Amino acid sequence: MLADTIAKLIEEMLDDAGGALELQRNEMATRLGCVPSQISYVITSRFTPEKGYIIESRRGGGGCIRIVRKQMQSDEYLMHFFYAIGNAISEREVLAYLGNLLGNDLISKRSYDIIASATSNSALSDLAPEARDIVRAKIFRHTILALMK
Amino acid sequence: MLADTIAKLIEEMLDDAGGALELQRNEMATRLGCVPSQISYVITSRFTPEKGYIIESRRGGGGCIRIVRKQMQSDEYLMHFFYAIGNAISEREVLAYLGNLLGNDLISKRSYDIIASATSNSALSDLAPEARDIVRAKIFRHTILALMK
DNA sequence: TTATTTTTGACTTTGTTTGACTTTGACTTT
DNA sequence: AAAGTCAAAGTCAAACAAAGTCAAAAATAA
Repeated sequence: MLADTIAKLIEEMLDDAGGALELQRNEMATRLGCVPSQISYVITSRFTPEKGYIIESRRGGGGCIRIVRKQMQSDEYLMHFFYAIGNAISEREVLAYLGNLLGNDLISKRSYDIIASATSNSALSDLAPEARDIVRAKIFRHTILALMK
Repeated sequence: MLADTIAKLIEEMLDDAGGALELQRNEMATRLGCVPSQISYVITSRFTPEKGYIIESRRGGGGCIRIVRKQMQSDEYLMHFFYAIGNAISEREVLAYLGNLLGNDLISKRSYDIIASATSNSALSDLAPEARDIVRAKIFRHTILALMK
């Protein structure tokens, strides 16, 4: 379906551009071989504020449409954690962080369980204790990035 | 009976597709020479949630009906995976397993993202490549246990 | 026979595609 | 400056393409 194709394309472009992008409606329409209002349709139907997008536009010569993916409110909070973690962390500390996130409704119990198990001593038992905390920190940081997707 | 024929066909299609499939009501109806609402009838009467099926649909151009069979008790299925993993696994293989779980609605996209990031090469980059697959397998197995909680 | 299940089709709702027409802004000409 | 021109994006409604609903009729089961 055309609309889906366009939506997917825009998502990809947003990914590439790091969450904010400007596109030209007519240019994009001719590139995709569709009518320009189709682009408008996709944007108004799929990239709504409720879904976390901000749309602005300028008409006239050189006009364009600006699409910004509003990072969830919690992203900042998560980013804060991300930096706080450091390059080594114990199992206990991870659980404390996770408890905080869970308590603030930033993650579900299920996410909590998954991350806790992935970073548990038991999961990392093949590693020497010192290596463990380093690898754990890296895994934890990666999962936090995943939470921000 | 028509309804039984259709139900059997859908079951077969589910088998072929590994438990999840999308069909187009009109297309299927004309193929079988019946009225489209007959398809609806079969789905609502036979592919109910109580019997372990999840139904979603989209109307409009390019619309379709999605049928997912929650096969086995999901824990059983997960346990099967758990044993299949072995004691070393590549990033690619993990993603394949996760894709399967996601496609069968046994995990959410979020869980997928978390586990994928926790087991990514990037998260385990401190480890030597050989050690990596071993640790990854252990982490993955632990997260699967967490999913069963 | 009565109750239940199946079959059918008319009608509704939702989502997509297209094109004609409008508005806006930048630039150029008077 | 004012007016005109052109290149955008915006709007809207009609046509189309699905799936959903519902109730009546038909078939089957009890």
